[in-house]
Amino acid sequence: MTPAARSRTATRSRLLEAARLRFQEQGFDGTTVRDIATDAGVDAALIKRYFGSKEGLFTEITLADVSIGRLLEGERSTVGYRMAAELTGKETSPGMETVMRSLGTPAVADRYEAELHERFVVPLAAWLGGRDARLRAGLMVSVLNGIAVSNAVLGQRSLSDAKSSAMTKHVGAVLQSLIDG
Amino acid sequence: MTPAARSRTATRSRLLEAARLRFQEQGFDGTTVRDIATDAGVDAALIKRYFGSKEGLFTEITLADVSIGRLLEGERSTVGYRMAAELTGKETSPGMETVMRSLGTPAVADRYEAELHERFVVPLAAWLGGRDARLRAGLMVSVLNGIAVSNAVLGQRSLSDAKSSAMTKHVGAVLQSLIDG
DNA sequence: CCTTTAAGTCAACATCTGTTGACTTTCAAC
DNA sequence: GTTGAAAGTCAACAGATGTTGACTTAAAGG
Repeated sequence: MTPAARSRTATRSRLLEAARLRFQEQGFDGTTVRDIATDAGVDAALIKRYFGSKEGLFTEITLADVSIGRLLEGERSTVGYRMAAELTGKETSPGMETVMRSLGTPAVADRYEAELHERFVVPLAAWLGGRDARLRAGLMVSVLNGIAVSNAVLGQRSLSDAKSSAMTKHVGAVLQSLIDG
Repeated sequence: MTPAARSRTATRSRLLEAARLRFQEQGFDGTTVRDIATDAGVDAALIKRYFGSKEGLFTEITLADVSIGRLLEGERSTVGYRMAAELTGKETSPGMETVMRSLGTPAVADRYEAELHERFVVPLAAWLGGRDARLRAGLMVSVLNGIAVSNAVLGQRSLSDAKSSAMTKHVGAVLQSLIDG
């Protein structure tokens, strides 16, 4: 039957969830494997066994599963607003906030830079076309990163206590103006 | 006369300069006092003597000397562009990039949040007026933070290799659209 | 019930880090 | 020169951290 008490998959999940919360609040360097293990109710040695290392665990959490493709379908004049709705809805992609808290770790920053460039900036610039396409795509990404910084670090003030609808409206307008050039 | 070889002020300056570079590239946690001292050609113990602690040194470097007031003078319809010109000119405020690399350190993030809110968001929102003034001010700050992230972390790609004039034009347009509401 | 295999624990390691206080060198003033 | 204060060095501490391998516990299969 299913081993309830000592389940490999269940323990792995609890470690992942604990790590998600810790990394998101304290970044990679600020989080210790003992913190995570204690939160999950197990020993820190299991992190090495299940994920290879602390860095392996972090990588598994922040692995980008975002694809730009789906967002670019449909009416071009409303893409900016739909991107804004996607981003400001619910939680603002906890993975991005986690990365923002870990930019001091060169390995994290380098990987994020590469993924962002390859999977976001380049295809977006190609889709944009026109003048300064690469620059406009880079600025759109910068806007999203800036909002992630605000959400992750600057806490609940300024942005978080704003109505979601107003947030979507203004962010959408900014993105759309960069799309239209 | 002036003690040339063993000068307190000269050594202090060299420590500050070395720390600036290290903190900007590796963040607060990623930088050790031994790194800084070696770069400056002195012993790490002097950091404690001259700055009290590693954190004291960091604080002295990233102390915000930006004031929003001067930027808001003059023609309202061109404020966004002037802000963009100020930000994209020369280096993009190394202090901001340094902070972006150190957001994982709660003390740094908290201080930055407080300073940004008090010295930037609040006065800017008051100056803006109109609908969603606080939200629009927060978004303007987010845009600036996002660009700092790109410059600090994402390296030379996307933004850095763009012409300064084009950069100013597009960032200015974004900021101005948030000003106009 | 006994055995085997996986899950989990434990203590210790090797390293790194900020800080500290005692010691040494420099150099200007007398 | 001698002296005395300032500038700088040095070794060591005290704590934290990721990792490792040996040991222990649990549970399924026969």
